[in-house]
Amino acid sequence: MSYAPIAQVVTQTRRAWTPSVSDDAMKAIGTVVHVARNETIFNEGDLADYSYKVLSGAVRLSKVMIDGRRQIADFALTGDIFGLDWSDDYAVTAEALTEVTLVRYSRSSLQRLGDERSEVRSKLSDVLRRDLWAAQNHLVMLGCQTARERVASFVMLFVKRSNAKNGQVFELPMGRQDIADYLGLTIETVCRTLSDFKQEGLVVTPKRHEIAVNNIGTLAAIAQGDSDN
Amino acid sequence: MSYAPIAQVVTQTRRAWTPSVSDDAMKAIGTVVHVARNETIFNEGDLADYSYKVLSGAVRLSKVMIDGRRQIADFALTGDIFGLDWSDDYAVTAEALTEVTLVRYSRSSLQRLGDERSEVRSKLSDVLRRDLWAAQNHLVMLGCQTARERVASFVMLFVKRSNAKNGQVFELPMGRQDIADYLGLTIETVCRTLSDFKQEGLVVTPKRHEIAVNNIGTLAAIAQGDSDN
DNA sequence: CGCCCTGTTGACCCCTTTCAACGGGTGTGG
DNA sequence: CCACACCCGTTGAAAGGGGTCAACAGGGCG
Repeated sequence: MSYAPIAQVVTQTRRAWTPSVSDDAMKAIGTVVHVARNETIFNEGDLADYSYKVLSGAVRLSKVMIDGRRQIADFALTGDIFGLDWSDDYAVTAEALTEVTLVRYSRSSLQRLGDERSEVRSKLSDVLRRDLWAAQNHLVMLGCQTARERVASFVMLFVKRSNAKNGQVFELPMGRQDIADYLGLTIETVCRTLSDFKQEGLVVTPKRHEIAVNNIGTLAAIAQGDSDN
Repeated sequence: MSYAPIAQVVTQTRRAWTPSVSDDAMKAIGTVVHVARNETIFNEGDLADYSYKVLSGAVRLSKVMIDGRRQIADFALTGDIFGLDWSDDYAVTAEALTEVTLVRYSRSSLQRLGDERSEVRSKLSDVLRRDLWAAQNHLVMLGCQTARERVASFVMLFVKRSNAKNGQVFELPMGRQDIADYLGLTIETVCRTLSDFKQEGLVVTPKRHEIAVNNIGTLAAIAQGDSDN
């Protein structure tokens, strides 16, 4: 049931995304791996031996119920660290949305490094706190917001991550089904809502996996439930 | 907009819930405070100066949208630590569900203690990881489950926390509105679903804030979406 | 003792899901 | 390089689960 990640190990040649003191220390214990699109990096319930950092590409973190219903907990993009939420086993499944390049850290050496260096330690606990913060905001989306508000919030999340401006095209690396599973909606509702936004002139979708927002302020207002929109 | 917690400071007299090495160390830097029912301990957005541990009573951790819609992220019960999810500001609001006794730790001394003692450090990061784990399971409830499954899951959460057996009465310290806001449902739906469970002989509610489950296995099956139930 | 808050139940409605069909882009194999 | 199949995205119509609005009951607190 739990597949070994199909990963190609190479020597590390690329610089980490945000250079900092702890990055140099962590670089020494990391191994660069490539994972092909749609391959599994680890499964929920697997022994959590490694944590990862994304150098390029995008990763989907999800949980699946026994009957197949799926909830996507997060998307890890360039620079993001994932797989820190161990407690022996991984709590989520990690799959490559695109072809992806990762740095892999063994749990034991990461812990050892954390014991030695306080800046690594605080960096790792920052990651955990940020993940918890994101999960709590995600809870608000699922528990309180309408479909229209959720889709607007989702697009806004990636506007911020991409630092995109009005009219600027940016990438949404996941498919519609992934968006639906992140938002607790069906793929049809996501499609319809995006079509509504297009018709209202709020967004354009030049190609699959691409989007631009024409009026970020309006979209943000919709996300917050401003009934004028 | 942000109220100072109305708390009565007393000298610490009670032992921490689960005695361990790190507890002794933490005891030295903690102050016991009492908070009355319905009082705010801290507000989302307040400067995060303190973390807390529950000695007795129950605390509600929630986020509120500008228009008043509320999502409860978690309930902190006896022995639970909360307010660790700082990043300058608190990410959630903490309110006393019942009269509550807390140990309060200042953020700075907690960090200092963490730097000195690895067992404190690992305990605090365990708390963060457990909170993240709980939030991810919560996401599945909100994103994937039906009302019936959510209410069953909710009761099961407290069956496990109380370690209750079939037929054994245990406490649900929160009101119906709190359950609804935790589950992303309305109070009416929670009531109706609980009434269904009562009618099916699955649960009994002797008094307000009390419940007993007659068939924990069946309730767990309902929670997981077993369509036979 | 009485008011008020919390919980409960009923009726109706609406938003989202479900089921279905179709088009177009994409990736693959010849 | 091209052809074809398949997957993904999109749109329509109908159904249903949970929300909304309303009324009422009971218990707790002042």
